[in-house]
Amino acid sequence: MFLSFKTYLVERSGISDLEFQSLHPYLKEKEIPKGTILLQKRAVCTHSFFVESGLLRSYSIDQSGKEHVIQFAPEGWIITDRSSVFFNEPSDYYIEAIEPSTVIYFSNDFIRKASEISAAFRNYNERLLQNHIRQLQHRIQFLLEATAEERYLDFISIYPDLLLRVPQWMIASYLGITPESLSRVRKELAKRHFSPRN
Amino acid sequence: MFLSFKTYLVERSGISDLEFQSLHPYLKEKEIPKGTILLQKRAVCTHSFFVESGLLRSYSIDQSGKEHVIQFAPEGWIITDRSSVFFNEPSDYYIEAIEPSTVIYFSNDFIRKASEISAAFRNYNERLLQNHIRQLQHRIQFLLEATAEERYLDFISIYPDLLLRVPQWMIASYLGITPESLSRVRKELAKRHFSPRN
DNA sequence: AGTGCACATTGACCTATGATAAGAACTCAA
DNA sequence: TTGAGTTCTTATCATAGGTCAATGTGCACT
Repeated sequence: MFLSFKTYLVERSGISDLEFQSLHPYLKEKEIPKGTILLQKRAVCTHSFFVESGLLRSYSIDQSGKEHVIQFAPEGWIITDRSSVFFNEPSDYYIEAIEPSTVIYFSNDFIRKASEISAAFRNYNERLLQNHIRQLQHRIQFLLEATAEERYLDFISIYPDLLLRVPQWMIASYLGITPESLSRVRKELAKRHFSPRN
Repeated sequence: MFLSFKTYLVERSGISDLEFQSLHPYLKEKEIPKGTILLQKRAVCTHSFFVESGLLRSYSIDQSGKEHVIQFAPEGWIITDRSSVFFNEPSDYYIEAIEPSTVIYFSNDFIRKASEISAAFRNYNERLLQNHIRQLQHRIQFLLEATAEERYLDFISIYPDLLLRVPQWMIASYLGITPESLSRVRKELAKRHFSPRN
């Protein structure tokens, strides 16, 4: 039960098997079909999701109704709205399965409990936060500095696997451009024989 | 000595006077003239800076030589490159005083030691990280969703005080637009009697 | 007072990207 | 197999914002 998550956590955080056992009650595994919404805007996000298999994304919808992808989460990733979880505020985001997926839900209590019983977990959790900050910072820098094309190339180099699994309009949305623009960028790249694939 | 920082920390984190005393060795106060560079790109950032008075900013310089302001830090704020500090990597950023300032330097050791001796500090530190994430997320959302004008209005509502102290080209840089564009936005706003000031 | 410098504004022009619309390719369910 | 819904591409046109250059304005230093 929860094998992949256990492997993940034990390897990364260094908590012990025993400690993990005692956290079992805070875990819940679920199969979810493509299209399932795990978090709704305006709801307080009470769980984080470890993706055992499949692929999730988080996104916002702005006033004019446009979606903006915040994050993709393939197998072995965790996805959530940290701010909503931590500060107990209504979320601005949606979390949705874009492939049929198996997901492990873990609650605030899981994190609280794990932090309580394991210094290793606390360290790991801080590393996660720091990493998240680094990644957000990177994204801001690219949004400020880079053209659509550069952002796309950056995306490819960071998430080569996702290229093949995610519809292009979602990638465009993640990059902050329209699908049409992305299409143009790709055409241009192909013309210059920079084509990364297909 | 370090009075304002002490007040700040004790109030916010809830560490005790005594605990603060024991952290003294890790603190250093400095007067720095306008224009001083506290962190250079490619250097590992070994300290964080609490601004006692004055105003600092962090920024990057891209390949084409353009500056991009990451953050402003007026009195009572902390500025640093967390990723560089935490992961011990060379920084991508500069930190500079844009007014003559008084700054309290605190090292990694300060944080390590404080975390060691005080659970309150650990909690506070986590809250800081979570807050940082929330703020970065907000900025990403605005970069993805909003026009130059909307971003400017957002900036005003969040940092009304900075409007008066920071040269406009730096605000433009923070918003991800050129000074000329910002000037046009302001003109447009004034025409519509939306002028927030001057 | 005068010189110089940083900053802000303005105007003319340019370019990347958005909007719209139409069609092609694909997927999937009946 | 058909047909309806996606997704992707392509073309045309529109626009926000960038670039460049000139001018203004205030302030600091001599």
